[in-house]
Formats: sequence, C-alpha cells, structure tokens
Amino acid sequence: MKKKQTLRDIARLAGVSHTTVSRVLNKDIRVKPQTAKRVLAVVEEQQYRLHGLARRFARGRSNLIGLLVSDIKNPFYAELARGIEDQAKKLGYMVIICSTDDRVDALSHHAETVIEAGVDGLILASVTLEDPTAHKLASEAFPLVMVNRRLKAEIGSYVVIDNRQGACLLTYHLIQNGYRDIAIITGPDDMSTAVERLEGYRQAMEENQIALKAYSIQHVNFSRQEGFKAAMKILAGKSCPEAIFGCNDYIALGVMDAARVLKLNVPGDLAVVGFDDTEFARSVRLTTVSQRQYKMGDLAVQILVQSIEKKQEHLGRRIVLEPELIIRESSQPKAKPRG
Amino acid sequence: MKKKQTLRDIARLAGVSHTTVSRVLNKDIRVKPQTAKRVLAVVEEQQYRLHGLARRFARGRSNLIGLLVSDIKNPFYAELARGIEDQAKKLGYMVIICSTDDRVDALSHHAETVIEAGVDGLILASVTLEDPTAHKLASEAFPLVMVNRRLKAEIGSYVVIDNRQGACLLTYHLIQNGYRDIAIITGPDDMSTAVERLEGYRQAMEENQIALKAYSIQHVNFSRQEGFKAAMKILAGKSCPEAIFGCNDYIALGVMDAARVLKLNVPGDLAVVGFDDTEFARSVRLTTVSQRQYKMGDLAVQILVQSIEKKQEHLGRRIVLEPELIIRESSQPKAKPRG
DNA sequence: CTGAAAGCGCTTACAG
DNA sequence: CTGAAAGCGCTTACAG
Repeated sequence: MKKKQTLRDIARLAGVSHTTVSRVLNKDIRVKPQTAKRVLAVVEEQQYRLHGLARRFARGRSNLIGLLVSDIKNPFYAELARGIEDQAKKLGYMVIICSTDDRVDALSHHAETVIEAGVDGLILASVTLEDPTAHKLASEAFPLVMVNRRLKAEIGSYVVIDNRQGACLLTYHLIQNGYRDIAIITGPDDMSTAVERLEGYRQAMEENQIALKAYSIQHVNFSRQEGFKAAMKILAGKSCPEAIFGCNDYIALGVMDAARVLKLNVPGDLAVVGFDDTEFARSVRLTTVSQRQYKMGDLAVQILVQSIEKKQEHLGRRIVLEPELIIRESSQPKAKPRG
Repeated sequence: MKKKQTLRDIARLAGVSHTTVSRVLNKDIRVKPQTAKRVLAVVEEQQYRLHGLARRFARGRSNLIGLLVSDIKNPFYAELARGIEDQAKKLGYMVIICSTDDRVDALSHHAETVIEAGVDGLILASVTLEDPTAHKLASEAFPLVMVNRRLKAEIGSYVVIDNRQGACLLTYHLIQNGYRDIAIITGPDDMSTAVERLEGYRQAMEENQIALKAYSIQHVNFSRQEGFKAAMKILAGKSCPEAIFGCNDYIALGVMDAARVLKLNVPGDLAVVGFDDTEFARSVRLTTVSQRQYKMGDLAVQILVQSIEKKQEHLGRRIVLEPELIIRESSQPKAKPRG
C-alpha cells in the first residue's frame, strides 16, 4: 500500500496551492474553471481521496449521528434505523449504531462512548421515563432527540406516536368485534410507551364500562418469551380472557406461542392484538398499530440536524404522530356462541 | 453551552502540561500516581471529555468500522449487525451502518461515502460475484472483509457458511421425509449464496436420482413478494410440487403466503423450507438452516481488526462455517396417501 | 516522571 | 481568482 497522498501532493502535481485543491474538492465557486479542471484531472488520475478524519476535524464537525437503541435485532428498531439512515444520508450524515439492551446503567456509558466517537448529535430511541443520561445531555444542550419513547418531564426534542390513542383504538376494535373480557400484557412501567398504552386500554375499557379482572393487567419486559410466560399464566387460570392485547408485537407473538401450546385457536378461542406493526405482525396475521417507525426516524433526523446546524432554536421540538390501526385475522369478530 | 474545554484548560487548572493530561487520560503508566489523581480530579470536576475527532485524527486511526448491508431492516442483516457491533465494541471500535439495497451501481458510491467518513476498515455483507468495488478495495489493500456472500475469485478475506452443504442438508431432509417432487426458488445468479444453494439442491436431487421438472428451478430476488409470485406461478400449474425450498426465509415466507391464498395447508399440502433462520422462521414454524449470522459478524470483526492493527498478515483469511439444520413443522413427514 | 515541540491533513479567514 | 498562514485539539517521539 503506497503511502497515502495528501492535498499537498495533489497540489504539487497540479501546480497550484493546496488551498486551491481544497477549494476545488469542496466545490468552492471562486476557482477558475480551467484550474479546477486541471486539479480534478490529477485527483482522478491519482485516485486521490480526501482524508475524512482530517477534514472533519478541521471543520469542527463530524457529520456523524449516533443512534442508541435497545437492540438493532429488534425489527422495530431496525426499521427505525433505516428511516434514520436514509434521511441522514440525504442531509450528508452517516449513522453510528449502538445497542444498549435497555440496561439503564449502561446507557450513560454507551452514550459517552458514542459521543467520544465524535458524533455531532444523538438519537435516543429507548429512554426510560426518568432517564438520567437524557436529562444530563439535554441540560448540556447537546444536540439530541428522543424517538419512540420520551421522558416524563417535557424536556428536549422528541418524535413519538400517540400511544394512548393507539392502545385505545385497538381496545375499541376488540370490543366492537365482540370481545369484552380483554387482558393486557404491557411493558415495564418506566417506559413511556408501556405506560401510555396501558392508559389507552384503561380508558377504552372504562368508556365501555367493562370491569377489569384480577388477571387483566400484567407487566413484563417487551419480549416474546415474557409475553409467552405471562400468557401461559393468564390462560392457565379457571376463568380466562377472550382476548389479549400484547403491548408490542413481540409480546403478542409470545401470546400466540402460548395459544399454540395450549391448543387454542387464534382468533377462534383467543383474539390477540399487538403493537408496532413490525414485519412479524404481517407474517403471523396479527392485528396491530403502526408506529410508522420509518417516518419517526426520518423526522428525528430532520430535527436533530436542524439543532446541530443552527444552534439557535434549541427549544425542543415535539412531534406526536397519529397511530394507524392495522386489522388482520388475529382479531376477527367473535363467533356467536354456538347453539 | 459554554465553550468546549481543551486539554490545555485542564492542564492549567491542574498545574501540569497538557502532555501530562493526555497521558493520564490515556492511562499511560509513566505518570506519578499523585499527579494522575490531581488531574483526574480536575477532569471529573470540569466534566471534561476528550475531543474524539481530534484524538482520532492525531492517532491516525478512527476506530470506526463501516458495515455495508443490503438492508438493515432485513432481520438477517440486523442479526449480523448485532454480532458485528458487539465484537467491535469489545475491541474498541464503533460501527457505521449503510444500507445499499443491493444496487450494484450504488455500492461503490456508498463505499466511498463510508470510507470518507473515516472508517479504518469495511465489512461488506452483500457483494456480488464479480463486484468491482470489492475487487478494487482489495487491490488497494484497504482493510476489508466480506461476510455472507463472497466473490467468485478467491480474493480478500471472508466469513461465510457452507451454503452448498446447507442446501444439501435441507433437500435431503425433505427427501427423507417422503417428499420427492421438490422445487427450489433461489436468488439472483450473481450472488454466491444463491448459486451455491442451488448447487447443493442439485446435488441432493441427483444423488437421490430425482429428475427435475420444468418448474423445478426458479430465480427471483431474495424477497417475500418475489417468493410469493414465483410460488403462485408454480402452484398454479396442473402438476405442482410437493415441497418448495425457498432459498432464504423471505422467499419461503412468500411461498407460505401463496399457500394461504391458495388454501393449501403447510405442510399437509405443501412442505416449505427456508434458509437463514431469522426470527421470522421461528414465528411461522419454518424449517430452515442457520447461517449463524451473529457468529459470522463476530468473526468478521476479529479478522478485520487484525488486518487493521497489524498490517503484516494481509493475506486474506477465509472462514467457512458449518451450516446447522433447524427442523420445524413446515416440513413434517409427508402423510401416507389416504386410502 | 514531565514538558516543549512537532505534526496529523485538512479548512478558512485574510490579504492580495 | 489564488496563496501563505494560522489553527482545529489531540498524540507522540525526543530530551531531560
């Protein structure tokens, strides 16, 4: 590997100053077209490539965005990441990805690592309600936007959907399809999504004057396995619900696993709904609500880049998207009792 | 936001030179413990954070790895990415992700963009057999490892599984379960995975002396929709196969979609197998082969970092992992013909 | 154990 | 339109 060439080498070969080469490469207008052409020819011939690190350092901007998610393997976050990546590219940024596994203690460490990598701003997709890291960064006015989940306090910028309304829609949908005894398996109570979805469910049940049972509300982690375990427990009881609302698609998938093990047909014996509209939901015909994660990512980047590039309006932009109900077979209208 | 502090500010406050501060922060041993303690105290108090970009620039290394995949939304790549991310973190690197949508013309452009972002090396997860970009980078001795797919020529480093053997295992499995008329829907013939899996299928069919039919081999893109369309075409014919081997889980999912539309039971009327063992396969009980994508990613990073950090052994490391057959309901033994 | 100095490869006022 | 010079904030021989 021949030693990497610098701007100066190119300048020498083209018979100009390195300043001029820099200008040409940065498409600065103030260069005689002729000169530019000559320089470009040398660049082409030498296969010269600007040293990215040096450029970013000199400019004082990395054009890198950090994305912290629970787990990129989770298709919800993967879709979000894709939305972020595409919009970032459009705006001239690349994204560094970092999975935190939702460990609160690790978040701060991961955030530091990503910041030290030199990102200009951060997108946090998995904050908890009282997240100290998010609070700290916001207070330092570090460019930051939360997405998917938000803080309890109205601090910083975020892009979320109306989770309460989404859950309300789903619950109403089940009720209208003839289900009344509906249980919910929601997530940890330090996550805004879990809390708000539970609120939506409660509201719908209340407005329809359906009393909750002892088993009606369960808290678990947002995972398939935990959804499975919780569903097994609920369904093992003497009296058991007609429908289960899993607060994300993973939990709902776990509920369907449980149904299969217990030889219950979905939706014949048990209706199931989820939340997020990941591709899983499509593959198992699950009724769910779309968070429009691609769109959320897209918007998050736009806001973040605004806050990176013009420090002025650092007031926090807050966007709440409308949820979208996606109806599939898993919640078909309840069959009339036979006979 | 108060102006960012530098090493010199900390040095002044601690009454030492900025060199010493640098040493302390880099855990250089040659510093009196007392001095180190004093410096650390100031750092802590001022909440000082090294300027990552400057450090990387001075060191001449970014500790950034670029990952080019077809699409991070695809769970196969998401799992691969997670394997890469975790191992990268262990070795002190972060990863920049870039989806290319398998557009060959765009790959070169994406690769340039990522390289200009300052990565020390590149992992290419989606090369085509004659990929010009991969050839070019390999010839420049740019640190590079391919994963999942490889070039036709034995150039550069890679980590793949034995796709031929994997396909062979799957086909044998179907045959042993009583299926003989087996069709394959494979991917584009410029991708090593598609080609090698087709070879494995052919081999198994040949070894069992099963003649191929006109519809037996189909080429499509690796997508659910294309799998669906191809399956609809095959299954619409007068004579149609007893089993379909979709060359990745997406294609197999498309086949299952077609079966649902045509009211065919899986596996009662049609056995289906896939490839990759993404979580989708689990969610629809699909028999498949695991590529152990997490492991592949893990290994790819190890090799890449070796080639980044000690330029010597730039000979190209080639790793071929064993495939693992994962048997699920979608390929259960064929029922004896009734009556 | 510590510091002064050079240098990493660009960008960007400033002067002409 | 072009160039000489300063500077971005670190690291790392080198000298002591």
